[in-house]
Amino acid sequence: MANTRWLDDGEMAAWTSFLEATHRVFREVEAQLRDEAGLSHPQYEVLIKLHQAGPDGLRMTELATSLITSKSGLTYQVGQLEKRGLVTRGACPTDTRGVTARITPAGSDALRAAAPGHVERVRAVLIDLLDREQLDAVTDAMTSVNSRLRQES
Amino acid sequence: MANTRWLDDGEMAAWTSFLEATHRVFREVEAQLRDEAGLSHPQYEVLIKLHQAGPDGLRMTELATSLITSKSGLTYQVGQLEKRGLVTRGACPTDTRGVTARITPAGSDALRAAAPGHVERVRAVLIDLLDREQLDAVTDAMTSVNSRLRQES
DNA sequence: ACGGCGTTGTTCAAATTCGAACTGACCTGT
DNA sequence: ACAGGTCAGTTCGAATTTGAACAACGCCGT
Repeated sequence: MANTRWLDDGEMAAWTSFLEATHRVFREVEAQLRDEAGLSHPQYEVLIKLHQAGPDGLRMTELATSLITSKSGLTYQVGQLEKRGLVTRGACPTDTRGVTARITPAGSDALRAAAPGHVERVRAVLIDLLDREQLDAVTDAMTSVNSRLRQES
Repeated sequence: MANTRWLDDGEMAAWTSFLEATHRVFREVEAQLRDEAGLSHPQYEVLIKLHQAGPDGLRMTELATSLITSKSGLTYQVGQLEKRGLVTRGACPTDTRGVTARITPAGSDALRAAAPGHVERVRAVLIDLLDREQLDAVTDAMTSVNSRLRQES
């Protein structure tokens, strides 16, 4: 009912360039991880988060929230990683319902093995294509977006 | 073999904020399209491209290239849209192998119906969260990335 | 005209994704 | 103690995605 505020040229340029860039960047990064490390990007992200979390691990919901993914998707991916011995699931000490995921030594090894190629590709498709000023501007804008969107959910 | 050039704090901040923002933004946009327009984001993108292409339509490969998606994925999505009468497939006049996809009047209607809600959400999760300066900076950075990555493929 | 080679689009199986429904367990107020 | 509501995680079916394999066609030089 309310008149739509259409995007002007500058806004449209921002949206379309953002769309194209994200598609290209993710396509490249995912291809690298699959081909060279045998991990999907979601799996890599899970391992990174659990690595950062340390020996106490993380609750499934905490993981899902910080990865901005669905609960069911996380269950599946953690299941895959558990099959391969890169992650373990354990009961949560403070909540019977809870499940705590932890990275295993094998998981840490997999991460160490995957990281150099991953970082290299991330540089090749994003970081090294921008100068420091552009990089800071991206961080500034994306941080603004994230802080607003975090509140809404 | 070569020493990995790890990301410094600023570079890491750029990458992680970019990652988080893209996940959040796409999650929101896809949810809006599915819930309010019954379209997936890939489908919406197909319709937009075909709408922009006009009555001559586009070859499948051109579509796949401009949408940065796989050929097989595009075949599937165009098939879905064709089932629903939003798109037609026709022989390409200059190449027997070719298939030209065109948007139908019903497809244009679907697009018109979906657009306002989509634009509104795009504003809510990205455009309106940034001031003009940030917007221009994003466009600048993403355009740099795209022009580089376009050449590589 | 005719191979050889790249291109076009589809098909296939396998893996992944999602939301909705579900089971159990927590928690608040009474 | 207990009922109602919320939350944690999994399961389910349906839809989607991917690369590899494939068939058919165009293009080029000889």
